[in-house]
Amino acid sequence: MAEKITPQSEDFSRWYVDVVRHAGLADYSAVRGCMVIKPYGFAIWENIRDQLDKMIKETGHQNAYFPLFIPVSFFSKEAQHVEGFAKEAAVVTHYRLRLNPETRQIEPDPEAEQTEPLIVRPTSETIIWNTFKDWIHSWRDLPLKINQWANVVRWEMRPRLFLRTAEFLWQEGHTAHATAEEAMEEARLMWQVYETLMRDYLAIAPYKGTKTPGERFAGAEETFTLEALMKDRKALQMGTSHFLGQNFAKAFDVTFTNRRGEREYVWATSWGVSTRLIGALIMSHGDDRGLKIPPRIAPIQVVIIPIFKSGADEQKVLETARNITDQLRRAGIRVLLDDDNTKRPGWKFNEYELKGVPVRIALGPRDVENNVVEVARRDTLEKTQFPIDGLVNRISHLLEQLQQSMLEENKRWHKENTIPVATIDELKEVIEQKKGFALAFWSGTTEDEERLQEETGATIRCILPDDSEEGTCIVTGQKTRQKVLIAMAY
RNA sequence: CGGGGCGUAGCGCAGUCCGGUUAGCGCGCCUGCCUUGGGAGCAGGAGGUCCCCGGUUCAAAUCCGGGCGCCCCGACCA
Repeated sequence: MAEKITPQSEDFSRWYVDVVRHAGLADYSAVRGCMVIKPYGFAIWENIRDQLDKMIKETGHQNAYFPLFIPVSFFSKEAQHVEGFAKEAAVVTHYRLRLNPETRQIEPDPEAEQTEPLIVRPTSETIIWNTFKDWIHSWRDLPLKINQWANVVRWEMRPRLFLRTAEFLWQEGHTAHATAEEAMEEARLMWQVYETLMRDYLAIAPYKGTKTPGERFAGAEETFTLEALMKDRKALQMGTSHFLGQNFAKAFDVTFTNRRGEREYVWATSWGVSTRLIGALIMSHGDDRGLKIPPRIAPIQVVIIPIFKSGADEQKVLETARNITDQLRRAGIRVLLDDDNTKRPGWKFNEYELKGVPVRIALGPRDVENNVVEVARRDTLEKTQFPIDGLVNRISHLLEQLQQSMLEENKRWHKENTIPVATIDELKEVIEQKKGFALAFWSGTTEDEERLQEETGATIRCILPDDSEEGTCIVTGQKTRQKVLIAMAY
């Protein structure tokens, strides 16, 4: 009776850590704020990554790789940008160690100090724009659409597995365009790509909106965001796509000659999602038994658990199990036959539920006799019997059905926990009682926003694109068409 | 970066206040038997710089001083 996880209702943070660790996704490491992503967790990331990579390439982008280290001088060129990241930058000041003859300690060699310190990239805009300067000269070089898969470092003061760690994995897209319109279109397109990834693969239906000036990416003129509500009713920013205007082009002097022979600054975008998506996945779908992974990104889609008493039945049951495994595998289903004889079936049932495997097939002597298997789905925990004849088709359909119903469940969750509010008092009630997203009309200033956060702890997660109706702003009392979502956030 | 807590076997902890046999317990691990339709049972076994450095003492996991590390709660962030 080991591996017990804390119920969500008792302590959601502990539930989260218990699930991450017991399901074998990740562990704390010897380095403060850094985690080890374990094989099962990394397999989820690989599935997300492979899918997104395909989508990035289908929309005309190419992968490339830029340095981990960035000279401080590059970094300081865009004022907003430095301000945004300086507080959490890791700095490389030496390029050699030595053994101190007196203390017998290994220490940075004072003789080997960098003439110019390097920072470890918190994001790559600066090194990339410094490079784009050399790549872009003519309108014929545009658009330039580059993506990189990389690790980045942001020295977080309060780390949390997958959600905030000092080092994390992500993809960052960086593009250059001849016109503002085209760059804006690009930023919106990738926003859409992210939404597709989240809905169709992660089975999460986040809100799409834009960030207020105060919440925007450092250096952006517009930030498009995807905001989802976790099961503790706190909001999580799942991904962002930025229209950067000409800020980086001006900072790095990136110009092109247009068709009329005039020099112009290029227009830029950047966009990224990270291993944080795994955190979103865990907290969007998980329950007290552990993870629920949607089939399209599940490392194991189907687990087969044979049940038998040693001896007579063993051969028959295993043979049938292997046969089914082969059939499913040939149909392209990621299937695991767990014939480990040192673990008992009950233990395995719990283990694979904890790991969020969407479908479990159990078969024992009785089933083999009757030519059926027991099929259990992880999302609803329903058990049914399927005949072995035509099993592959039924399982394929079940996986697809499970994928859809997880998405529907998540849509319902968002709908149920989005509460319209007309006054500050109503807003406070929603926040204090942890009801989720408060939906409000808003025409306040950045100062109003800051005061809101001080008073309630909540922030404006995004401005919704819908401006179809007019209402009264909850802080200014003015008429406005702008609606925002307000929530406590990660 | 502020506040709190914790460092004792792979993991979770007791023992520390009030110094004194061979430092315990649960889980896990190893061997064997037995079991297998929802985290089995029995028997035997291995496993410890008690976070580090210094001090007090006949004697330190325990008392004193200093250091290090990590976790949790708040402000900042993907």
